[in-house]
Amino acid sequence: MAAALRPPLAYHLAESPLGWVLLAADASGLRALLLADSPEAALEELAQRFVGAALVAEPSLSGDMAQILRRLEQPDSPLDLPLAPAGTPFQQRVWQALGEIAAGQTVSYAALAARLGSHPRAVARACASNPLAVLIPCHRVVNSRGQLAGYRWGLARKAALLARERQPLAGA
DNA sequence: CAACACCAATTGG
DNA sequence: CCAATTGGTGTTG
Repeated sequence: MAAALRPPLAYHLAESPLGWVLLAADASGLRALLLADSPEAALEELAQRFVGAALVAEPSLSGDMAQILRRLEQPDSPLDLPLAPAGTPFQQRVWQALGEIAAGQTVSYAALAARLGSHPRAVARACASNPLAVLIPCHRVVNSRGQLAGYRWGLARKAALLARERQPLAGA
């Protein structure tokens, strides 16, 4: 038989100041949020992440997409979406820890590793596997010297996200 | 199941 | 500045 068929994945594309955004979801919730330079690139990455899954364009996701686009502008804006990132237990732990970093703050791989009783290299690896760009704030993780290290979706985007989050909300 | 290569780091020489 | 080390994961045998 053909490769294992999987439950279909609904996706939706939109353009943002950071490039193209691809949102993918199934019955469990949001499975992926990817950034790319073009719709084609985004879809390609999605297909690579979910090998064998049927990808279905789903315009009705535009409502959810709107929330996400708004969050790109205002990191503090609320998000009412079920997140369902797929990953190993270790990855889930890392991602959850990431979620506890406040907007505008950064954390080093070393500190995160210490908090999780792991190793920086492993943490970085888990961050790199993050399927939910921005929503799981892996862009808030930097190296020990407080400098940007790497970013799966491009250092430029990481820098842009951090700059946006550091915007003072009311003067300051 | 075992071995190997890959990587978004860190520390020491 | 370069080299060695370290942890988890995906891929291959």
